[in-house]
Amino acid sequence: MDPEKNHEINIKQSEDRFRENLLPSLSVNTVLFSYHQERLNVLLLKFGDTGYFMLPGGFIRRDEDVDEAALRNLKELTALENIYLEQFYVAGNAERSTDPVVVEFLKKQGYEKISSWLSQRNVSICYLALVNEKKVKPELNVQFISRYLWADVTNLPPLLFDHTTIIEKALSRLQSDMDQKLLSNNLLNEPFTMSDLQKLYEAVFQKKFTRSNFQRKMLKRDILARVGKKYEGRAHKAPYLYRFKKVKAS
Amino acid sequence: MDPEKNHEINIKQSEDRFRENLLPSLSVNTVLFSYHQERLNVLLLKFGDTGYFMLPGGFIRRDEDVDEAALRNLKELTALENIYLEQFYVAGNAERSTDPVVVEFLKKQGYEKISSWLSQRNVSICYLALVNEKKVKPELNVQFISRYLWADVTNLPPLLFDHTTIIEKALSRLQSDMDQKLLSNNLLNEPFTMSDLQKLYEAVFQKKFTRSNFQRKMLKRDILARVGKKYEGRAHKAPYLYRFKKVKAS
DNA sequence: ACAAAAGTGTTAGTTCTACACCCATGA
DNA sequence: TCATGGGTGTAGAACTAACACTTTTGT
Repeated sequence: MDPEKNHEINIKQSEDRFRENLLPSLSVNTVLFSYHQERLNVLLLKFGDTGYFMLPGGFIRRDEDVDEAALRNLKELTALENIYLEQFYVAGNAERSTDPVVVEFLKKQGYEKISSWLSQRNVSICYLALVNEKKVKPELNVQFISRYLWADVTNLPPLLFDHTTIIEKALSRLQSDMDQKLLSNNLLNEPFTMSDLQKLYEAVFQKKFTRSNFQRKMLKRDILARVGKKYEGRAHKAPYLYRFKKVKAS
Repeated sequence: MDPEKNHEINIKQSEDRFRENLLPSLSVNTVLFSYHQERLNVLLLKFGDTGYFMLPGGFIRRDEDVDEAALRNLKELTALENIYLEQFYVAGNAERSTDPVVVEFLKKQGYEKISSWLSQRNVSICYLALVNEKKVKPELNVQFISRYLWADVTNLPPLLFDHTTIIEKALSRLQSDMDQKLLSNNLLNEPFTMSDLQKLYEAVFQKKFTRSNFQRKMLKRDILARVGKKYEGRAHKAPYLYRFKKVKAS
């Protein structure tokens, strides 16, 4: 990259920030969970060539709800809409806004101003969302972001700021959510088998469930509809295929 | 009150706000629960002579954690320390910062500037705390606050902004907390009887529990220590007195 | 000895857990 | 007809909820 050009871009972004009337000191971060090849993943963005990653995030406009800002941010980033979003945590530590890796990286490249700007005190309101990895095309037109990664939650790369903590909190919230109110919508391709659903739960809870009891528990919830059987040409009983029943808006 | 003097105070407060380096657009609000005479109460502050009340709240310094700000705020307001505090909600609607009652009141009194200042976009991070009403001496040296009130949660007066919603969310969080992790520390004077504890639960959950089963459930949790019996001079078996067992910091 | 409230017991119903058993399928 | 994975059944444990019984207390 051309440093001068980048600098200009940054100045422009900084100006945009005020022109667009964004709330200062505040941002949203979203932990985007996906489920792929029997693993629970989160979307991360790579920061320059540092080897460190960060969560996607954005700012809040002065005239929009914080929830709206999270939805808009998600849409801008992934083009997805009507996604389940939940506010689960506020990252508000005074020290969280500065990360030596970021400071060092920007200093090396001659971006002192950007560095101090990026290190301003920032409180982040954190959301979690469940998405289908295949339907997501992350937007990478963001300064210093070199690529994206769907990272296995059990094996996260080094993360900037307090993003590791945020992901841990997101996971424990996801677990209690799946246990009680919400479903695995958006994480599984319909139709799916009971075995598929169980593997998803095992990835989320990071433990095994007893097959027969898991099945009974799920069926008793009255959220699954059988829509046929799956003949894979394998030498065993064909499993039922399921969809999630339409849930009335609550 | 002398309007001119109040105006000066406000200007001063406004300046203080910047001098003290407070985060803009952000505040904390605390829902202070107490339990008194078999009722669950919340601390409210009366706004002028409007007949409307509001939750106590404050701002966040640039160099302090959001959690610290909530603790400091609580201490400044009630002189209480080492209180269980939990962040349970972010009030982030764009429209929430303006309340016609507040605007009207200030306009009538000739405080247009204050009105617009108070109506600036504000996102509030909401905490709940459990306190002993008798140990709390609310600080009333705050502009426009005429008095305070411990209001029964089942019978709230009219509240400003979205504070009614915030209290509802706080209550449902308190319920799930008492159900699972935390105890009734700070809400009951030790020692207490099982009947006292049950009445507290009934005030919080707003429903009756079966006496014998409630007792068994509580005893099974292994959180209560018997410390004697209570002889009240009444013609029945003296109930055991309990304290909460010391819990190891987690 | 009585009433009142506290403490404990009992019973039936439900839910959980592990595991056994049968069923459908393609080789 | 066999191995494999899927679906259902079942016995025992654990937990609930309602209510009965016993104990303690001051009158």
